[in-house]
Amino acid sequence: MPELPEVEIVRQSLLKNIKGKKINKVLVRNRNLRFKLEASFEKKLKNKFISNIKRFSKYLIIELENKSFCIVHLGMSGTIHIIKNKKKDLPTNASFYNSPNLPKNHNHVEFYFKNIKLIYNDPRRFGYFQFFSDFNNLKKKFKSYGPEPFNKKFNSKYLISYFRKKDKNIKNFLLDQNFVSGIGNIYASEILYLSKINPLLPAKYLKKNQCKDIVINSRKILQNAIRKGGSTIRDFKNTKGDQGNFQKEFKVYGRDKQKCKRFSCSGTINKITQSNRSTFLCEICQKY
DNA sequence: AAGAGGCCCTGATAGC
DNA sequence: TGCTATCAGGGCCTCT
Repeated sequence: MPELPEVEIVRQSLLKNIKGKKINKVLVRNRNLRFKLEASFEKKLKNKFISNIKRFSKYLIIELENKSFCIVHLGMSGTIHIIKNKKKDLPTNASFYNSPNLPKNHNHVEFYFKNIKLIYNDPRRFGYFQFFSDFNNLKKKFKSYGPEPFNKKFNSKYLISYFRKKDKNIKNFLLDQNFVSGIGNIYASEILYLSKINPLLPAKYLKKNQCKDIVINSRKILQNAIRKGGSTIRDFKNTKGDQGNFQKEFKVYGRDKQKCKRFSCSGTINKITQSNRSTFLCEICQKY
């Protein structure tokens, strides 16, 4: 589900709703996530104030008053829902409001604040929570991660030197979190389409201008997706239960056999498979 | 050591 | 209608 933009949308909403608030109660309904919720999970959060909510790559970083951290990864299907007690603030979307309360629909954890209840729901259980006792430990977790596309370290020089003597294709590099952090399967296709680069091309053959295009377009695509509230493909919703809007702007993702949207291109979008994941590209403007 | 592929899970959808 | 197969936004782990 969530790539960097979707996680950022969740972060902004959490910041608005629970920053500075105290967690009064933690109710675990199902400990089974990618990593089992530890026995001390509730205890580590209960009665703590949330001092900040940050994000790195696809991870939410909840900073607690004692300068410890709890990170949240949403995996493929994790969602966070906020339910407010005040009647006038109830979400208008009825199906959303009902769904978290139904049994067996994968509400793993509930967090109670004054007037607010927060629910972590994750059908496929690829998401997880992880604690870090201080900032140094947190830093270690992300040590091997590459820069985010917005980082000035992510520039054409970095790309060229990173690609040297490697045989991997450019699509798989964009998915490689050690190279660049935050890009996932949807935005990788969109970035390469915008850059007119074939996903199968071994990255070491990219020209300097093509590397520049990838840098610029990665930023452009992610920034735009954030501005549009993220992408809703199957089940991504923001914490209010609203859908994002960026999926309406996909140029290639999910458009197999449809016409290329580029003005003056008569090509067709093809779906191919790379490392067991689907890639979409225009047969003409992304010619190898 | 880099890179490919299996696997962890459930649910939605397509095809028969 | 109801079965089975396939696919899904991630990433860890194993094998070569």
